Amino acid sequence: MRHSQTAEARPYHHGDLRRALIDAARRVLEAEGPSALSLRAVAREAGVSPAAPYHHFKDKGELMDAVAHEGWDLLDAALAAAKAAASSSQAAMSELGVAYVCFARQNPALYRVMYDTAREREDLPDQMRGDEAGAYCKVRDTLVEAGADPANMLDIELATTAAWCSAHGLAEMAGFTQFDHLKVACGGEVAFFRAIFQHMGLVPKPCAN
Amino acid sequence: MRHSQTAEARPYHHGDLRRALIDAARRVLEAEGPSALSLRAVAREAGVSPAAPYHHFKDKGELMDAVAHEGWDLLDAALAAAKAAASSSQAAMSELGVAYVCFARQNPALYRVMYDTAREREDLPDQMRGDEAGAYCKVRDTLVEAGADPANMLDIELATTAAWCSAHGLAEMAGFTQFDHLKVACGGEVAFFRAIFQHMGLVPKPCAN
DNA sequence: CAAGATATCTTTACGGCGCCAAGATAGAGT
DNA sequence: ACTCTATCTTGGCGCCGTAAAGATATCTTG
Repeated sequence: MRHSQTAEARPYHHGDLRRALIDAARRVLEAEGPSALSLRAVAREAGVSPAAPYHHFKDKGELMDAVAHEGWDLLDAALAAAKAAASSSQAAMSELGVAYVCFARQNPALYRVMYDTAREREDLPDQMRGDEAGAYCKVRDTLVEAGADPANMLDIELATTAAWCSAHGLAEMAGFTQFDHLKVACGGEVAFFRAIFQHMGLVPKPCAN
Repeated sequence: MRHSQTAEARPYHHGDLRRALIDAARRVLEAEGPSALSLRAVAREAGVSPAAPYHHFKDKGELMDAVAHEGWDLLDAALAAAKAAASSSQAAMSELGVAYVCFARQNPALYRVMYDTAREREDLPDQMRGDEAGAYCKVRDTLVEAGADPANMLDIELATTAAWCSAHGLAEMAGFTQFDHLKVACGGEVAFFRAIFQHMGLVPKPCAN
């Protein structure tokens, strides 16, 4: 009898243990944080022996890569939704920034894994920098649509990088309680994000609030 | 016979093992990177048993705190030097940013430990946010000297936070090989940093280059 | 200076970790 | 039906952080 699993690419005994392990990792990550994300804990959560994951991932790092990969996909989707919802090309940059930081705040552990794995290989994953899709290109294209000179490629790349760095920096700092009083003064966390982005030169100062 | 050590606050057997452990940790950190920075490795490097550190630090985290504390001191000194060397108040902001990112690039493992411990306690250390000294206040004061309205405290704090986030974001991204071609196009890494900072709205666009 | 108090360091041990090798098992291919 | 091979388990290695108990050297008190 066939296993009654997801139909496609079903392995032998478990029925796509690879998929189950990634899901288990996400569960552990959300429940216990990045420091508790051990290979053994993931195996435990998935209900298999500690050595079982090695038949689907070369080592712990490769499992993390897989988790991070899904994280980048989710971030990309969040940015796409934000861009689609923006009322104008000018507002789109601002919305992208807010969506980016909100994603990081709502998935802090996942966001951490994403950048930890990126740092280990000293680069953002290919999925981010592809010449066609990917979040990096989304930001770049949005900048052009907002009025950047498409002839000056260097300038556009620098502006895109500057925007990404700014958003990442804010995302990492946003959790620090030191800035709580600023969030209150701005009238909420998202308003705080907008205020910070307006102080960064990336946004053409569109809507107040 | 007294031990022939640093004279002040000399403990019993080793002669300031606490100090020796912090130094050993910095050595391990530089030689092997953050992932190799185990308490046992530090004890080994210092030439003591694995349990010896527990008489000077509550746990591994407290050792890391001490290492990070020294890191923040070093960063503060680097920023102070950059500010002192700046030719004008306007240029000072730019120089602070460059000095910040250069520090992170030259001490990547230490910089990592600094923010890892900060994230664990969900705040930057007190030494950064003191109302008198500390790097945060240095940036804030430099902003005022560069022309920010000292009456609008909220705005100044937001601008300071924005500047800090931008610099931190760039510091974390600067190591990614994805941006190598931009460094080349800008004529060097520091020039790349300056170009990015000019795209961030923090610098009053003073000197080109 | 003698002797007890105290701080420092070592030894030993526990459970958890990443990972590897050898064995068991169950689906796939013939 | 039989073999092959991918999958999973068991057991074990050397690390890790940390706690408890014993050894040792310094400080303190008389």
